[in-house]
Amino acid sequence: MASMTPARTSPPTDVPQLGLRERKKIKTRTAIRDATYALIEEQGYDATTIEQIADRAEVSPSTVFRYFPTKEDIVLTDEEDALILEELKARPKDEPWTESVRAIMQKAVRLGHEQQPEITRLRAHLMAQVPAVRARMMESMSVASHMLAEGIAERTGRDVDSLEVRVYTMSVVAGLAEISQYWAENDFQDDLSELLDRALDVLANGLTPENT
Amino acid sequence: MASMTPARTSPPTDVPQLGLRERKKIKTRTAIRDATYALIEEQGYDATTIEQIADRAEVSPSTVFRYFPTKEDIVLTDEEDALILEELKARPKDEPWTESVRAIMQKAVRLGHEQQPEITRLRAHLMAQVPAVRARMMESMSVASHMLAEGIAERTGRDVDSLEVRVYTMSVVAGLAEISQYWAENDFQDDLSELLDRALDVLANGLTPENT
DNA sequence: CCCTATTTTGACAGCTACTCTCATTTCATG
DNA sequence: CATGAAATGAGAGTAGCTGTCAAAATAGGG
Repeated sequence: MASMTPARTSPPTDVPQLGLRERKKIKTRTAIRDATYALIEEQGYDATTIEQIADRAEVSPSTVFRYFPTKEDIVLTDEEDALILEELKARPKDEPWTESVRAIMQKAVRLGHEQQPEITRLRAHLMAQVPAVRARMMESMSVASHMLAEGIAERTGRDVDSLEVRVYTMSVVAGLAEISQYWAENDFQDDLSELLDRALDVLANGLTPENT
Repeated sequence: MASMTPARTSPPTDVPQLGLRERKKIKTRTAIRDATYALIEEQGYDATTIEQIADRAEVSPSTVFRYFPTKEDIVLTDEEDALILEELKARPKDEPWTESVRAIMQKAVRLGHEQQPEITRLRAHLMAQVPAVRARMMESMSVASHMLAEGIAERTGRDVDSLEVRVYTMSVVAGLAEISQYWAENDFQDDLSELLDRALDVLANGLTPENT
């Protein structure tokens, strides 16, 4: 039964000594996501209703909403966000934190590209095309921004809630969001990690004559 | 009849030789907005339904949607955006464009503060409190970002669609959005134009040891 | 002033995301 | 296996939003 599961959403989540209940929950969660991705690729985002998703995932619509607060959230997992902060904290303290950010983001990009390239592209595509998804992504970016602010505040000895830190982190995160959109608009032809480097250069140095 | 109009939303819109039709449209538009602001102050955003708005504005719900595509749009007029680009283009060409941006944004802040301080605050408040409004605001910011990009591209001789310009403008716009949120979260105690200056400094110079 | 063409409006039906409640089923544990 | 807890499904309800169509208001000309 498990062997016929098509196209896993997530890399083989560690399945150690979890109770049957937990394992089922994970299964349901990925079933809903997989159904959603498949339907969206077939029909597009707007044409895909929660009812269809529920049908294909073989659960009730109620259950879909129990697992994901909104339709947009189904395609925007965000389980990485928390990890990113951890990685930031795990970086050597003497490293310039701009470089820490660069390393972490590069790693995130690499992982996305290696482990689930189609989904990474689909997400970028949805983000560029569907306003609601883009909006939801921005929201989660805002959350990410606050976590990034923690890390930066810690490194720079500032208050997390200072205007300066908040403005700076928000601008960084928003700038990075723009990469994804750019990437999708240009049909994924560019190398995402190169775009990331260029974006980070702009964020660090502004629009200098040097960068193209 | 015009003299009993309560609390105009917008500064006395020029009422020259517009036909009766046009004048009524403007009236309806402001009636809807005024009703919305009033109801939101009484009950909060979520508790305010389109039906209530329609009732108070003495129009049908259909009409409300004919004037504003979404509920969020009723509180986010955005008529200023187009003006901003014009002002940018009207600036002396030899002025450093970062200063142009600063001057324009300062002017926008000043106008908002002088002409409709309550509404400016209400908007900032809603932006901070209501995710849907914040999201919609971000969307319109994204549009603003593209217009800003035009201006900057023109000044710097770059392509409007270059990654660098897009990342930069988006980060600026998002950074500026953050000051509104900061302002609202701190109960509007700060001077908005001072916050703006600080934010623009951060955006220009990054998190240097100089700025507090 | 009236007649006609056009625009604006209201009433209504319909769809879908999302919430809440409650009974039923499924798993955990002793 | 029995008991308690958690997950699910079914159903009703709300609200934002879309689309259609007929009625009302306005513009413009005779």
